[in-house]
Amino acid sequence: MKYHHGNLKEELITSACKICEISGHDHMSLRSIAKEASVSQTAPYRHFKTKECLLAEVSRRGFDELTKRLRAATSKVNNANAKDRFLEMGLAYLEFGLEKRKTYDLMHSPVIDKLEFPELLDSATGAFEELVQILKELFPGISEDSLGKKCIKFWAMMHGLVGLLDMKIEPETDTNAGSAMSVVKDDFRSFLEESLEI
Amino acid sequence: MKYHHGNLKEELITSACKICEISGHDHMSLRSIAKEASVSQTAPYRHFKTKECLLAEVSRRGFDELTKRLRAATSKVNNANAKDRFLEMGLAYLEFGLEKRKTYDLMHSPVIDKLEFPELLDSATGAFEELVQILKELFPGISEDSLGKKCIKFWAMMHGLVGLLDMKIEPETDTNAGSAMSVVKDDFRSFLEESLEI
DNA sequence: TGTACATCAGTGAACGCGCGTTCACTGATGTAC
DNA sequence: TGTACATCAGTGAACGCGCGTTCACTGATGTAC
Repeated sequence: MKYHHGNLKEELITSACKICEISGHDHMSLRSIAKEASVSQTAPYRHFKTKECLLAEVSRRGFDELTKRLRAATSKVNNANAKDRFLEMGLAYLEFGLEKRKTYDLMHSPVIDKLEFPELLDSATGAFEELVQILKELFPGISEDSLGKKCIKFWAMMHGLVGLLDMKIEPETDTNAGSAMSVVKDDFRSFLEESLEI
Repeated sequence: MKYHHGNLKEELITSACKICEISGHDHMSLRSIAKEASVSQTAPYRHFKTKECLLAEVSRRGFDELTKRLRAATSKVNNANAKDRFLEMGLAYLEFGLEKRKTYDLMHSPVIDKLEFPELLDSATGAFEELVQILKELFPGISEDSLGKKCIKFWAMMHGLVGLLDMKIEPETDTNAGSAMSVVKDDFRSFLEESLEI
C-alpha cells in the first residue's frame, strides 16, 4: 500500500457499495468504509465533502446498474414482441431489487435528497425512462396521460413487490402472505404475465 | 405532574407515535420520547424492556389503525357491490400510507423483527386479512392459489404507490414520474378502477 | 385509626460507545529553473 | 541532470455530540396488623 493510493476515490466507492449491501445504509459509517479501504478514517475527506456525498454516489451506481440491467433484459430478446420484452424487464427489475435489496433501499431512502445531487437524479430518471420506453411500445399511440398512469402503476407494482417479497412474515393461515409470496417468487414470469391481463 | 404518573406507559406510546410521525423512526430516541412525555430519560425502562419494544408497540398501533380504516372504508358502502368496496379499501390504504407516511415506514422497516413480537405480527396479519376478504368477494370461487397471487399483486401495487407517491423527484421531461404522480394523486379512484381492468 | 414496612415508579449521574468532522502534521509527487 | 519548493493526499489525535442502558437512590403508595 503506497502512501499515495492513486485510486482511492474509486476504492472508497466500491468499499461503500460493499458495506451498504452487507449492512444496510443505516449502518454505514464513514469510518467503516475507510477501514474497508484500508485507509485512515479522515482520508475520505480528500475526495468527498461529506458522508452524504459518498452515499449519493453509491445510490447513483445502484441506479446505473439497474438501468443497465433493464436495458440488457429487453435487448437480449430484441426480436421478440413488446410484451415479452416488457416481461423480461419486469423480471430484471425484481431480480435487481431482491439481489441488491439493501442498495435498493438506499436508492429509495429519503436520507439522500436527490434534488441536491443532480447526477443522482439523472441516473434515477434514466432507469425510469427504460420503463417508459417499453410501455410506449407495448401500447402504441397511447395518450401521454394514460402512459403516465401505466408507468406509475407498473413501477409501483414492481417497487411494491420488491418491498414485500423479502418481508419476514410467516402468518399461519392457508391463504397468507408467506405462502402467496413463495408462489410469486417461484414463478415471477407467469405472475407478471397475469398482471398484464388483470 | 405527580411523582407517580399513573398512565405513563400509555403516554410514552402516544409520545412515541407523535415523534415517529414527525421525525421518522430513525430519528426516534428514547430520550426524546421521554422528554416529550415530560419524564426522565430512564423512566421508560419501568415499562419497556428495551427501546425496540416501544417501537414495536408504535408499529402495532399503526397496523391496528390501518386495519380499522380498511374495515371502515368497506363498511361505509356496505350495500354496494364488491368492486366498489374494494375501491374504497384501496383509497383508504393509500390515504393512510400518505397521511402517516413515516409511521408506515416504521411498520415496514426491518429494524423491528416481527417474529420477535407476536402481537405485532397479529396486527400486521389482521390488516392483510382485510384485503384477502374483499378479494374473495370480488372473485368468488377463486382458487387459493390465484387468490394468493391477486392479494400479493394488489397489496404490492398499493405498497408501491405509497412508496412512490411522495418521492421527491421532479424530472424535466413531459412524460415523467413527477407529473404522472400528480395525475394519480389527483384521482386515486379512477386510477384504481383502471388498474382493475388492465 | 395509626403505624411499620414492602413494593412500586419515578430520579439524576454516570458509563461506554460510535459517530462525523476538524486540525495540525507529514510524506510523496511533480515542476520550474 | 540536480535541486528548491509548491502542492497534493495521506495520517493520528482530538472534539463534541447523542445515544441506549445501568445504577444507586428516593418519594409515593398500599397493605398487614
